[in-house]
Amino acid sequence: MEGRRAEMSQTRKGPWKAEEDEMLINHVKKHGPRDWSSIPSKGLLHRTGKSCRLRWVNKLRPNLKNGCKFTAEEERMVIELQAEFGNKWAKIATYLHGRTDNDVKNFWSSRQKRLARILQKSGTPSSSSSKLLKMKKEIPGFHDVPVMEAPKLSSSMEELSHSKAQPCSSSYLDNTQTIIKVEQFPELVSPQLYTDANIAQLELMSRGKSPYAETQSQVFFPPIPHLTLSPESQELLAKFEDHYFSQVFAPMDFPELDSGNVDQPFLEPVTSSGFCEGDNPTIPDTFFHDFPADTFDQVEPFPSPLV
DNA sequence: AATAGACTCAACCGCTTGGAA
DNA sequence: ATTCCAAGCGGTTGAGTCTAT
Repeated sequence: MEGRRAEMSQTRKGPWKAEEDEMLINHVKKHGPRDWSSIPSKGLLHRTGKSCRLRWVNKLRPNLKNGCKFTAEEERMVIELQAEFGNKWAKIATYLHGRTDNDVKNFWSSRQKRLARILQKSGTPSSSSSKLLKMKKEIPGFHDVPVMEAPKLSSSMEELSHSKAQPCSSSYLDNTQTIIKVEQFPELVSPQLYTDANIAQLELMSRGKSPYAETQSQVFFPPIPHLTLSPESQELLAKFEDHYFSQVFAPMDFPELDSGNVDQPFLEPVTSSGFCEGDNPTIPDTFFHDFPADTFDQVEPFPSPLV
């Protein structure tokens, strides 16, 4: 009790120092990613076990995509998985290589904040909306967006799978798509998926041009501009068009991503190491026994094969 | 160049869960 | 069956960075 009180009193908080990281890595090398509470009790670090675990999970664990933005495909997956599982960030993160629950959570909440801010502008017309102007600059063909009916999307993946959602190409996504689920707009079909371009539409609405005055079931998607895709992208996209919505959880064959295990479902949780079992059979469960400390500083984003 | 607002990310807090005693 | 504790999880916050004006 006294010892614990003493531990608490000298517990450090705030940003981690390189030496602390090193100590933690050494601990994991020796004991594996467990016994977190023994770290402060042994006097190895003046951090709570909780804090040590968090540091390991979010920053020091191998194969993390530190400092690398979510790809369009990752964004799509987060959207889909959030619709399926709700705010189960840890669960969602198991489907994304090298992403932690914290990453997913941060990604999601930043998008929500952004949308909320835009929606908040409703009633406060700003004819020179910088975002809108930016959008017009960035999205070819954004001007004079014609109206088209968006699918009603529900939280059910099954219903989603039958929707005729306009597929977004990779390159289009790369430039513009940040998808946001609108929860603050209950009069809309809910939950609804929004791209940045849709957000721009919301800005238009906030300037008094609400299409919802006429119908509540329409959402306005900007047309996908004409695109020139690489053959690889086209092939991949075609597969998404064919299968993504209808067979999200069904077995799927991606030869270019395949590492031999064709029976893996497309969206399959990755294992705790960040790789699926088939990825690298040379990595044992105790992979952390022999890596150099700087391994974690230079983890390259790997392609996102989910199998 | 200065400033404000937006955005990202690391880390903390409090609650829940699950296993051992 | 109950209690205790470590681990896990989701929500939140605040510092640092970026971007637009």
